[in-house]
Amino acid sequence: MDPLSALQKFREYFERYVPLTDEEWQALSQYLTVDTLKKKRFYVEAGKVCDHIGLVVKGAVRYYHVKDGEEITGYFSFEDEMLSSYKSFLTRTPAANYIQALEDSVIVNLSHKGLQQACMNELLGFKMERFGRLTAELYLICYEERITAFITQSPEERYSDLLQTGGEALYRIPQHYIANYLGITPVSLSRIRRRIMKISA
Amino acid sequence: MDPLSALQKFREYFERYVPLTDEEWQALSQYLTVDTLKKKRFYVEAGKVCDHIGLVVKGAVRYYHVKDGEEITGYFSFEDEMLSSYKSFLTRTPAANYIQALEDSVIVNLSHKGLQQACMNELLGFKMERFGRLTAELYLICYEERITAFITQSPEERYSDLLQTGGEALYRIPQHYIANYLGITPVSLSRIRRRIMKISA
DNA sequence: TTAATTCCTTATCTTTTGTTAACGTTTTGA
DNA sequence: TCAAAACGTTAACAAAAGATAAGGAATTAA
Repeated sequence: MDPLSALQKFREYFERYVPLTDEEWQALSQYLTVDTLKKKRFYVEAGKVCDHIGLVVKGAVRYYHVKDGEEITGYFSFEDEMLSSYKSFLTRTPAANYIQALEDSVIVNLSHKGLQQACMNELLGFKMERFGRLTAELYLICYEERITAFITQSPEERYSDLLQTGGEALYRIPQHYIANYLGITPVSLSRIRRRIMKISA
Repeated sequence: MDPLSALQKFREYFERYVPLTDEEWQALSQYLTVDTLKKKRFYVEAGKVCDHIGLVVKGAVRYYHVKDGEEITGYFSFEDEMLSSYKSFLTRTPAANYIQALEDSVIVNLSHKGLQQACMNELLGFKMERFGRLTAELYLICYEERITAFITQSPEERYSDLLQTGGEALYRIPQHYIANYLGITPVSLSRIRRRIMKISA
């Protein structure tokens, strides 16, 4: 993917929330970089400050924690989704998690410094604030729903729902990552899958 | 609590994130109302659109879902914390949960319409956007940590952590609400408590 | 291409959790 | 003030989940 169409994808994403004039886009794009992330390479590593926020233009990444030497996958970002270790990025503290490319990926990045400058830019400031708010709100709603699922639903119900809403991306992801995402072990997910098979068969 | 000092508390909260001139505060306060919420009364009810966002100036509320006729408590807001059924407020769709006063409470409210007007106000717009962004980011971080806890920790670990970070507010809340919050049953929490007692005894 | 690794499933056993019910205590509300 | 309701704990049993290990299929990497 060439850098220009990657940037164009970022513009389209941004304008879904906040429309821009060509002049504003010109100003904003100055702060953006287009980077490639080879499979298995890290976007962020635990212990380091996440210095950028990005848009996945191509590919996919997974978020994971390491506990007792085990990797525990917490989230994914696919094409056309933002990615960052938000807490680290927002608070400038070391990240608690890794973000690793699941496939060769292309990411349009905005550094923390670039964001600050864009926010202070006379032309862009207001729109950047607005985009930031809308982005945070979007993820707030996602997280709220996920917490609700943990509290009100059984693992089996959570998996059934995921099957319905998850789309084709589910089939590109190893089961044990999905198990982690649901808060259960891979063995347990395998049993749930068998139970569901039997019912629907 | 008199309305004036309630408003003053809102201003203090707001200014922790975005400082205001007296003139700006004057403009903002026009959009605020000070309401009392008697114990057991509802701030929001499931099925209705949550039309406001508020600051708990005195008292406490709990968030809960109803599933299979059972109440499942998902969250709390105490003094000096914001409250709203965010998804409902932000998307103007019916809320999935109830928010009920645990004690007689005083809440400073900003209606959806009021917020819109404040955002379009020449003087305030930028600062309202910024406050909105910072508020959403704050909760984003909270939610992120809570999800991480569900994925990486056992119920017992989650409860132990809660005991350390929760503060005195924990002792004002019925155990079975806390059990729901942790994603387990009250019976299970009681057993965890006994295990912890024995270890620390 | 082949060897090594990863992945998913299955089985067994243990631990934890859920469910239901009972009991005494505390709180609530009429 | 007094009856009813709500609360926390415990017990007994059932159901589900975790841990560990083994086996075969698929994927990966040299």
